[in-house]
Amino acid sequence: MANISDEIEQFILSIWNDDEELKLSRNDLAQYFSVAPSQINYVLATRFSFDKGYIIESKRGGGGCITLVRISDGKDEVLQGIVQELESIEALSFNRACNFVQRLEREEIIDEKEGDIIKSAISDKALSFPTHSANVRKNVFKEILIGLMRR
Amino acid sequence: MANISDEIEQFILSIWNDDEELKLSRNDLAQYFSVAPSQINYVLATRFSFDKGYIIESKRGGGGCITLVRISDGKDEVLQGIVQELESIEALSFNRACNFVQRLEREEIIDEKEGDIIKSAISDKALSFPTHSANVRKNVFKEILIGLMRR
DNA sequence: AAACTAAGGTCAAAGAAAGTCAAACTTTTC
DNA sequence: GAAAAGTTTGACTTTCTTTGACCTTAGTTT
Repeated sequence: MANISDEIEQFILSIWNDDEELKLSRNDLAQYFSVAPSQINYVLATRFSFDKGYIIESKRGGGGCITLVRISDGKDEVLQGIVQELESIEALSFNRACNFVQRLEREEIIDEKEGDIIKSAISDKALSFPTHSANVRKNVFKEILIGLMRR
Repeated sequence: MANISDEIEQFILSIWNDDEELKLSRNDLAQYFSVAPSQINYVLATRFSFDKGYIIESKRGGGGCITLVRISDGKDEVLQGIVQELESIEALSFNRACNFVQRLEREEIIDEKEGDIIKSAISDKALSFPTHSANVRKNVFKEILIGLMRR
């Protein structure tokens, strides 16, 4: 283990108790190990990636920090299975997506309302704007609201 | 929560009962937290914005003060109001969208989980694929699933 | 009415985080 | 020993917060 990235990884794991989350200060960590701050990003990207079972969140500015979240496996086999399936394909039709949603509902991972929200978000109507993504987002969000009105 | 703005926000919420209104003295608040008075404006602008469902009124001069008002419309009005707002703009930033989501949560039109689904659906990560929309959809859906894993 | 005082408002600059990306370096693999 | 893969660094960017100088408005005193 001659490289610092491995050491930083081990350090992070060693200070992480059984909590689901761990909060880190990128700058402090970098200083502690005398490395460039961006090296912390490298460690997180390579050692705490989604594929390895982690989610990384962060906030910039004063009081900002990085939050690592452990994905508890076992409970989420269905979700992870579908994500894996998605990772192996290029594109996803609305219909197939609805099948997944139905499955999630059947497994009681989401309820009907949540399923509706998701279907709104990925409907052709919501996504059929191949322009700039902020425009797309606007439409996605609008469709979600219209969907909510229908209940 | 190492930043003072968050603390001030929490403080305001903690002293605010179920009343519709809350009266504040900008100077007293600033003094209490030992910050510049203008920081109070910053907190109000970022945490108690109209998008989030608040109205800020104020009066200057002797005996002047700031009044915060919680907007409490019915479900249909809130949704329609936001849709109308969306119709009047070209694009929507993720941040502003989150303000709307927060409002929906506060008015109990959606719960936290549903809010998370929506935020996943419209996150930059989910939408930052300016290629074909079926690809975009795949990403949107994947992000929603990842979001669901966090609960 | 004019001057004074006591609020609150605005805006831009400085500060405090974290993010990105590519170049340089090191280690592994074939 | 050359190519590929992995690591380290630094310059530049973005986002969010904090501060301070200056402005406006509304009462109060003279």
